[in-house]
Amino acid sequence: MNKDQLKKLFPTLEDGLYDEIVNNGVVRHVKAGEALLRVGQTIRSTMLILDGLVKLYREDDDGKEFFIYHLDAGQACSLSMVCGAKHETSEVLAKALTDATVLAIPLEFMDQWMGKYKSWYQFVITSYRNRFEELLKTIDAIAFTGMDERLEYYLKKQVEKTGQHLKITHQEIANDLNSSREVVSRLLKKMEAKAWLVIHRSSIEWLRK
Amino acid sequence: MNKDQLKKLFPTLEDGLYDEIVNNGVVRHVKAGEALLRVGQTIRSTMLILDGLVKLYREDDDGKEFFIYHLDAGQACSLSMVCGAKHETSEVLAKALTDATVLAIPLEFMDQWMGKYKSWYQFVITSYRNRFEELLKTIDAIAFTGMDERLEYYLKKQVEKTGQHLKITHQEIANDLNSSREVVSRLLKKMEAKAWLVIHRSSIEWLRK
DNA sequence: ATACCTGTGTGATTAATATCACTGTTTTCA
DNA sequence: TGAAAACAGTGATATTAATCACACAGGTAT
Repeated sequence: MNKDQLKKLFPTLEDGLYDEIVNNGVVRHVKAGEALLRVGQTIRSTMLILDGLVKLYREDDDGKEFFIYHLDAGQACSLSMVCGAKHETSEVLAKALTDATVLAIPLEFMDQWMGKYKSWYQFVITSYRNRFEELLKTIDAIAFTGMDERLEYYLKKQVEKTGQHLKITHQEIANDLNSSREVVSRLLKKMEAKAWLVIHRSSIEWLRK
Repeated sequence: MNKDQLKKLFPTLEDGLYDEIVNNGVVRHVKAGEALLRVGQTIRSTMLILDGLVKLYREDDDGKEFFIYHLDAGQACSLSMVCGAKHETSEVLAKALTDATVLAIPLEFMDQWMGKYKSWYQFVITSYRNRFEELLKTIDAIAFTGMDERLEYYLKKQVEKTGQHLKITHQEIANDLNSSREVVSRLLKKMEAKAWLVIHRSSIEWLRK
């Protein structure tokens, strides 16, 4: 992890801050499918995503996982940035979708940097705000629309992050949406009929804008 | 608005900050039912709730209002605190449930205070985090549970904020939950049968813990 | 008191989604 | 290569919630 890479990924930060990050961050590699952070786990450090794609989930009591949003390289896990000094635990499950590299920065630096680097708190604040807005959009989707629109919204988000060729099964989609495979299959079929996409085995090709 | 009142409502802030707030905040009175902030409205100031109870809603395209959470006296509208310098607009509708008093602080102070007062950014951060967690709980309710549990969760939140005797109609509840009056009526009836509550005209008496 | 408005109760119907039961097809791997 | 596992399609049924169509009760205004 060097300063230049960091600068490219997080262009809004200040010079001295890059040095501090490099000096105090610990690089961690996570394999695709592995969890970076589990529900209930104590948060000891803030995580910056250096590489890869991370999916965030909300879990219910039976362990069902409901997808809430993605984190890209250049983003941070908002929740991990605002944990006060106390031992806060995670409310969400973060899973690497692809192999990923994250930089873990011990929480004690958060307070320091907040006061010291204007660019840091701006980063934290905008980061938080963006996640907040994604949550609101997620709420819109489940509160106001049916499975058909939710599926469409979901697919668009995936396409945005991973490209038009989605390597995903109907079952996985159903899990993310807390629906069932059959329902997803049928809805996909309808979308295929409308030429929005093409269904392949274990993958979907998105055609629409 | 004087320093002592402020101290009581926002006990975690610093001395110099109270003075700044008193000097720069503008008190605004809002009647019950009025909107403090509409969707799309440009945010020019951060709002601290001094008195009363505020309900936050998400709106869909047809103007349907979905309740997301309450703001009490002593809390702040998180979204209004993190608007950068740009002209950000509101993503939510904030409505006074009771007559309310809010303190509006022009946005330009946010940046200053963030750097200057540690207690301020801690206030902002914890405030944000708390709202975030409420959103997550709201998502749980709609993603994982049916109307019956959602209604129960909703009523409990109202009771927490306004006491056991809820002055609310079935229609209003249905609007908040984006459901319909008939459904709410029927579910309430079932809860009454289980002795969780008593239904009166235009009000509900909550009996359970 | 009469009419009217608001709030509530209830059956019937419809729509959306979940679940069940089973088939077939592709991929994996022993 | 053959069997098992993973993935997908589909009809039937069940469940949940929304909608429709009323009836009725309790306040309010004239």
